[in-house]
Amino acid sequence: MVSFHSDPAHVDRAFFALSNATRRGMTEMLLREGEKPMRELARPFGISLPGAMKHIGVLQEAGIVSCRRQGRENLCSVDPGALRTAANWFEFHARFWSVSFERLGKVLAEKKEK
Amino acid sequence: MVSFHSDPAHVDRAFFALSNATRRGMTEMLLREGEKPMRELARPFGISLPGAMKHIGVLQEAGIVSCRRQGRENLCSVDPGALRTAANWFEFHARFWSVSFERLGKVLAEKKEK
DNA sequence: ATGAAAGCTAACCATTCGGTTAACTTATGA
DNA sequence: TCATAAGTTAACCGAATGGTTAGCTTTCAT
Repeated sequence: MVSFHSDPAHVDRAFFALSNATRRGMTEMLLREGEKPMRELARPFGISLPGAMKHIGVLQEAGIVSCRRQGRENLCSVDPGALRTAANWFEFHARFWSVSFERLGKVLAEKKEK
Repeated sequence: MVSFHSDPAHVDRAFFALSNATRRGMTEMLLREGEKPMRELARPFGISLPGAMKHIGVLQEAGIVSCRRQGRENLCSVDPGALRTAANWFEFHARFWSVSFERLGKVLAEKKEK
């Protein structure tokens, strides 16, 4: 949504969530292999279950992951809606940085003239 | 560089640097208005000079900003090379997330068949 | 020559991070 | 039914964050 681009706290959370290799790894795993229970998210990263839960909590607060309880398992997956949002977000910023790059060239050229 | 995409620690640093609204604000300011001395980066955010220096330090370690000393001023700017890298990085990830989104659709469809 | 401006460094502080272990609840399956 | 597996919660720990103030050096301008 539009608020995703403009709400700084949300952007903070999204960037922060992805600033950790374990969390990026979990996200990529869920993307690759679909829904996974907690313990399977913990195992490949060699961390305890509570450790994994904290990471998933951060990804949830960033709106990247959502979970549903099934029996004694808690199945986590990348939220399809949030993923679409993330894709849009990256596209937006790719454009932003490219445009800024062009502009930076001009700013430097102007400086040189002075 | 290729290493930018694959070195997890570098990706960590880049995401982390951008996970703070003040640092994003400083980066955007430097993009908009070009080179600025430290104190002018501190003022609009209502923080002390040492506070601004820490933020700029984080942006430097992420390869986003570089500084040069001129007289008693320390002029900061977005590194043109790093900016190009950042643009590439965002483009790469926009593609990654989009592709992952397609794949997620397929994974869910397969699950439904079973 | 000297006082003020810009920056740097160090020290401090409260809070958050990333991880753990221990103890508890709930669901499963033999 | 009852041991065990999955998850949760709470408490703890060391390190990093994001900010500050105080004091130092360097540079500029009068």
